[in-house]
Amino acid sequence: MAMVGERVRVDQSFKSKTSIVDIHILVVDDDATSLAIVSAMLRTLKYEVVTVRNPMDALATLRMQKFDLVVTDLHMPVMNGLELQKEVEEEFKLPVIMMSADDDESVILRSLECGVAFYIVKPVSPKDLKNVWQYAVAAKRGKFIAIEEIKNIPAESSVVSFEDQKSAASSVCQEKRSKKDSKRKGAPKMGKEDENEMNQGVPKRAKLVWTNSLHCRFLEAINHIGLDKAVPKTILEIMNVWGLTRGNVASHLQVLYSLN
DNA sequence: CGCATAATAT
DNA sequence: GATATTATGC
Repeated sequence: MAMVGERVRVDQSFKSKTSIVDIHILVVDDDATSLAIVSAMLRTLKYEVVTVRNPMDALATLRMQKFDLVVTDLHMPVMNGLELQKEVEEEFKLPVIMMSADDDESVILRSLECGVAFYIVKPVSPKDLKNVWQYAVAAKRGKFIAIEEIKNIPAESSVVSFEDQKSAASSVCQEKRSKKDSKRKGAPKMGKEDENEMNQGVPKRAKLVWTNSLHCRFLEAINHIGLDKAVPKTILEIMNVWGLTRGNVASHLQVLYSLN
């Protein structure tokens, strides 16, 4: 017996001090323990959290109250997380983050391809959840563009931008931006900025940032060509991202291997 | 020489 | 800690 949408803890009095921006998250998990743990973590991270124990209640709750993000378990009776995701996308256009103890890469890949924003392997750690707000704001403004900081670039070049996941392979000239995107990532804590360096001669190339969508594309490329033939050059070709270099891919591939 | 991978460096 | 750069070997 699950109540639909248990109390909403609103603490409007003081927010935005420590909180990112009052992001409302719906957590759905049939396992009460897991539900409690995850929701507690999220609340600690200053998110506004509502919990439900099955996908149907989730949909009902979503209809009653506005949310920014759904975090759901994958394995659930009657309707699993992926089916829920489908519904959520259709009806609410909200990003869905999947949680599961299943760390099988093919399962992860499949989820990602189904439109899941992010996949977290249980047990969930606070670190996994810390930055989930990004998905919410990304969805709010349509597409998310991840960029790099430029230190000192005279002409064009060197900025690697990336469109969102499911956009196709065509390379550069896709214009679709509309709002003014701030260059800096709106990270919770940012310290001082602006540092001048004596810099003459050749501008340094900006460091590539492996955004989630870029990483997903990376994974999909590997999946597409098979792990055995997944070498930097091939991956690079399949990914087909402007400005991305073989060295970038090699470096990233190395970290991927290191955490196995 | 081009490339992949391992080992460092930033 | 993430990404770049260099070193080594094929």
